[in-house]
Amino acid sequence: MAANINNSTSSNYVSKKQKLRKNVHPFMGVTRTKRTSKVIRFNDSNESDLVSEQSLKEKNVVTYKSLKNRASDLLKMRKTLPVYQNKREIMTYIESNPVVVLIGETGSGKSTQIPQFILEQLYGTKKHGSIAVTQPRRVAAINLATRVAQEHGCKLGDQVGYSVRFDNMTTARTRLKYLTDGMLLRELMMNRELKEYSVVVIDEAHERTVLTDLILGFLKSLIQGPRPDLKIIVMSATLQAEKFSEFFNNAPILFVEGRKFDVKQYYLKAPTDDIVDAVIRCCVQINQCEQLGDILCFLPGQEEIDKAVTIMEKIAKYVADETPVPLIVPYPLYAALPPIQQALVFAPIKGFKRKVVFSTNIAETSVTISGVKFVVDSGLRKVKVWRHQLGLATLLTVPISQASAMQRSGRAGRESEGKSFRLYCESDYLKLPKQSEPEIARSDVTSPVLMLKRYGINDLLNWTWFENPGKDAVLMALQELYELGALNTRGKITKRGEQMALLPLQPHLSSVLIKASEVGCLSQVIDIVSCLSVENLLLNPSPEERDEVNERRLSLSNAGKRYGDLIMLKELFDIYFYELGKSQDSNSERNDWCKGLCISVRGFKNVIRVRDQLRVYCKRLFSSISEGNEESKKIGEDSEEISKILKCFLTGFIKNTAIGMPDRSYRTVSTGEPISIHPSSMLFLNKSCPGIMYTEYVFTTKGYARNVSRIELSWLQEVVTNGTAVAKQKISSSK
DNA sequence: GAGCACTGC
Repeated sequence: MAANINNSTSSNYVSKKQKLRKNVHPFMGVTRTKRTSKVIRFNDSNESDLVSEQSLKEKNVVTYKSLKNRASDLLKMRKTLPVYQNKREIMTYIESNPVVVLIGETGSGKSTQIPQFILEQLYGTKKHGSIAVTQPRRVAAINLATRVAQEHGCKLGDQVGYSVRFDNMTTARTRLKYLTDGMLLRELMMNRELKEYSVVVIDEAHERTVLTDLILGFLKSLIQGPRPDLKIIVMSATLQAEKFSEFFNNAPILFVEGRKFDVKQYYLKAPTDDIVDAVIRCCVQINQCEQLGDILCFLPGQEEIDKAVTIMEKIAKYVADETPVPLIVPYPLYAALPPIQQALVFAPIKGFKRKVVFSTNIAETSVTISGVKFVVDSGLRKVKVWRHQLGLATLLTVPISQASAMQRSGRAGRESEGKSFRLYCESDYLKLPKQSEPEIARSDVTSPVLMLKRYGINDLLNWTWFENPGKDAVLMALQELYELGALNTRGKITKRGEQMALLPLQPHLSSVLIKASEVGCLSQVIDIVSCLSVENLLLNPSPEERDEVNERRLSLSNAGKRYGDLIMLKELFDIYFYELGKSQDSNSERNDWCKGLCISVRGFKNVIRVRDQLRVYCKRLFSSISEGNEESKKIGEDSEEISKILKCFLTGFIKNTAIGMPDRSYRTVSTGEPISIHPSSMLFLNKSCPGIMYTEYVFTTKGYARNVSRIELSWLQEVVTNGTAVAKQKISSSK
């Protein structure tokens, strides 16, 4: 059953008056579209601080009356939203069905309005319970809650609040809670039936993250079992509705059109084999033939982006000299870029210039750049694909899906009409898969499986998976968990497994922490684990600075030089935390220090937050830990102490070890495959390790070990874990 | 001699 709420065709979303008036001539008397004040949203976790600090200030100033005034002002704008205009019809469906799938395009207002409609209804019928709205990203949850609180006329955290890691803005009065997928899963672990909620809204379900998929599975088992009264709304931006609908017993699908501008599509006549060259040519052509407006180019990875930026910097001047066209100013954008460089992308450009941003997929969902009128799409992206049998991740460049291509094109139509140039043929576009392969189908599911075991699921292969990751994946995860001591031979969760499931870490790292608590080096290990669980802590220096930065990092880590990256992280942490943290002006001192070593300032702040959280959890979980574990400690160069720490890591990563060969290459202990130390490692140039242990094994051009430590071969026998062959047999027979 | 993107009581 499907209901199309608006009559107009879906291809033309824009009403006449919304359409931009045509510019007189592209380069004479240019009428540039006015930039909206600040549309930039970046996934900066500091932003959560800003929001909460701001709201704290507001608490003191803002009166009840001014909140209500503001809300009634906003109501006028709300009423123009497509979702609002179909409020009654949407609510009729929601009231009369246990599950509703709602397809709302960008700008439909679904994420802000639908939850409020439900809230009104809850108030109206005097029903108990509250509403949970999940988001894949933290910033989204915070921003939505902030906005909706204003619209609702309340202080943030009052009736409307949010809950994300490190930041909880809810009170006992909160009835509408925006939260990350991960947070709702945590709540599920604590409160199996989600009794607190009468409605759960899954937003951005089309993104199909592992965590969203898991929530869908849990919700289905809840409504089929102990919570038949729980109302579920699945919201998605793309037309992948059938799968959601079928999963929930053919739930009705509602379509709400969005408010976005027309984007005209262009394709190549013949395919290209040099994508960087094609992107450059396309940008130059746009610059010569189209009106002013910025260009956003999607390329698969950093390598292509850096190449494109270099070429563009060289030719921009000549292109602009030749003809009276704007000067092209190229910018790179990817996650591992230092934040200062990332910020440049968002600053408006002045003068007769055209900003060209070469970006990875980060600009597809996580980041919005204002002023973009043209999109150039390589049709490629990089994905991490987990190989269960090999226990390694491969990084592959693959064609995108049609949904992804549409999403990329849509980036040209955020503020006005735009154009999208796809650097592939239309016939090839039609051959692309409709949707990208969901993440769970290409991921390591050790962590999800542990979560399910903790929840008490025995028959994992027949659980209510929204997307079953497959027998291989589940069996490998079970074996892995058995080897980590999280499951017993019958596949039941152990006490150790319970502890692992409660720590906000991947199971391997949880297992390392538990070991550390047993042998009395918890504090040091927590510091290292905190560093490991923050992405992009050590940024990639530009090629010119590379050697210098590496040299500086090496000179600071005396023990790290010999023992590798884990110990180096601890040494860097110690400098940041103990030495730089003491001074009067510790903040600017720390910032300068990070800058010189090409370390993310934001990253280290997150390390501290993770560390604080882990210390609290550990205190609660390991009540019997020995004294001395509690106090924080700097690491020295005592080899006994370092060995003890590395052996803790070995209990979690015993599989990730390799032995040094006479020709100075390494071969993995488990499969005998050749493996190389990643060039980003401290030990890259060190040719004298008898063995290595690594926390990550990635295959790109060849097999690379990342986060590498030196180990002695004798340690491999010292560290006792559950046997491999027996485990596999027992687990598969007991299922 | 190299680095898709997110996220956790």
